[in-house]
Amino acid sequence: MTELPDLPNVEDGVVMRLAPYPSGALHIGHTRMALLNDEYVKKYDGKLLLVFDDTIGSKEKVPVAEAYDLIREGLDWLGVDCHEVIYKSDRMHIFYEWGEKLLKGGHAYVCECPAEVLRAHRERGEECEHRNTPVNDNVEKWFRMLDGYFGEGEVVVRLKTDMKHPNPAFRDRVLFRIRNRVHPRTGDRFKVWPLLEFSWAIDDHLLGVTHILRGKDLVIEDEMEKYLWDIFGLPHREFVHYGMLRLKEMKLSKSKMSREIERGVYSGVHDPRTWTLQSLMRRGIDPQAVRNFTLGFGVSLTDVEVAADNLYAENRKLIDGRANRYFFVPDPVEIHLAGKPDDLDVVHAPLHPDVEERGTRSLDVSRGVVFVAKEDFDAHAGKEVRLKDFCNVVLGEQAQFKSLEVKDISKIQWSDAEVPVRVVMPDGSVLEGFGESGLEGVSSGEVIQFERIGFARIEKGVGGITAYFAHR
RNA sequence: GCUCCCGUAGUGUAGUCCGGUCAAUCAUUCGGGCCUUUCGAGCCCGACACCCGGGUUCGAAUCCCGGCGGGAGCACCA
Repeated sequence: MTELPDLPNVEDGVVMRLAPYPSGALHIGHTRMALLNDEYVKKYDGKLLLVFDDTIGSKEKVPVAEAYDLIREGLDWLGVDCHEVIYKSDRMHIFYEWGEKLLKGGHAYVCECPAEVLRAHRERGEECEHRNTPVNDNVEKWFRMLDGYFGEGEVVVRLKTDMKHPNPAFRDRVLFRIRNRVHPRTGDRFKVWPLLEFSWAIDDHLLGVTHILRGKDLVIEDEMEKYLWDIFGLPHREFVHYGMLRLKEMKLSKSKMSREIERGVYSGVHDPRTWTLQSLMRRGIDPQAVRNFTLGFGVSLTDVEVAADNLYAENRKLIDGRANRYFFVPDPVEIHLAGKPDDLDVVHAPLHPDVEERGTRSLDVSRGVVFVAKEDFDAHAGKEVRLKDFCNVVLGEQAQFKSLEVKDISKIQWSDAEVPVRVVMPDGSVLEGFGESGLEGVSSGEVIQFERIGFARIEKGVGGITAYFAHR
């Protein structure tokens, strides 16, 4: 793996922060944010802060109580070492204090324009009448905001940048707004909530963050933070950006994904179609594979849209050696074997073809009954095939034993038992079939390979064996 | 439309800052072969790329200008 490019100005140590928004579990697209931070902090022996960016945001983006734990679970699984956990929602008094300073310094104003008017002004580069409100009046309005005098959407605090700024996105940004919704941690205690650019300008300074790593969707926030630092006379920090990461097979947006979970279309946060870290764990993807996969993209600003095959290839390198092999036959067809040697009751097949020392598993053929997949049955009925690791037969519901020696003919997998197994595929579909008796010895959580089908992680529960398919 | 960013093979990526050692790296994918009691792994071979046009230079993937293409932002989201 190529090493990450050096960070600038690391002489006085490195402090970085992860700032997830607790609206749901982290998914594969968030690993760039998490792992790049973690790698850099490890590279420079620095400190990593986990800061939940849990201000109340837009209507579509709502902080939810369960998300905090889901995020931490995902980060732990990834092996991200957070040295401290901080909640933005605990720091509201700090933002209020600094907001007040800004208003008292005449750098911001309370604007009562409706959102649409504000936007129209921004587009045309026009100032509104609130921009020139005297400082004392602004401060007075600010306290009334904090006292709950205003309703949602009625007023905002805006930074005075320049309504003629060439970048329309930069024109008198909103810094605080009113939200009447209940917060999962602070309830209804706060009505005035800061926007990201303001809270971070203050916290990146107060928390001693030295390097800010963020997606390129947040580049404008760099300028806002610098602008605010200059007003307060604070030293600048370093910014590093990376492009967006998405998988080709991940077609749904994050919000659509949560909606589908709510509607019951997806089974939950573990559903493979969500691509959450939880779903990857469940499938037996090794967190190191995720790390190798993600870090391979470096820190470039180009957006990455990559096939999951690349992730699977990384995972295969790690798990192929340790995954034991078993047979699974989807859509099973019962086969009665005629002519089998009477003294052949048990067949031994290697647990791993490349690691003989690991031993074998035993398949019981004393009944002369085995199961093969319908697909194999249809493809080979009437022909001689080899039941892998067992014998050669002429395939049919009444099959004829031919010989034991290994011949150069098609090999198919088979099962000696009727162990019901459900294999949940990445697209959410389910294969049902029988697994071999050896599966009884597999422990829940173990990653195995169903020969000729692929790698999967086994879960055993009251409903029997469920295998979550990882990849081929 | 405005602001900013990016543009190396099917997909990603190294190299671009500090021009030659790049007839361009590695991974993945695909095709072929070997091996193999898996359509897995391993080994070998092969396929495909510097967005286009000018300029600077003895020499440009690398520097400059102009196009074109893509992305992000222009939210009282993060």
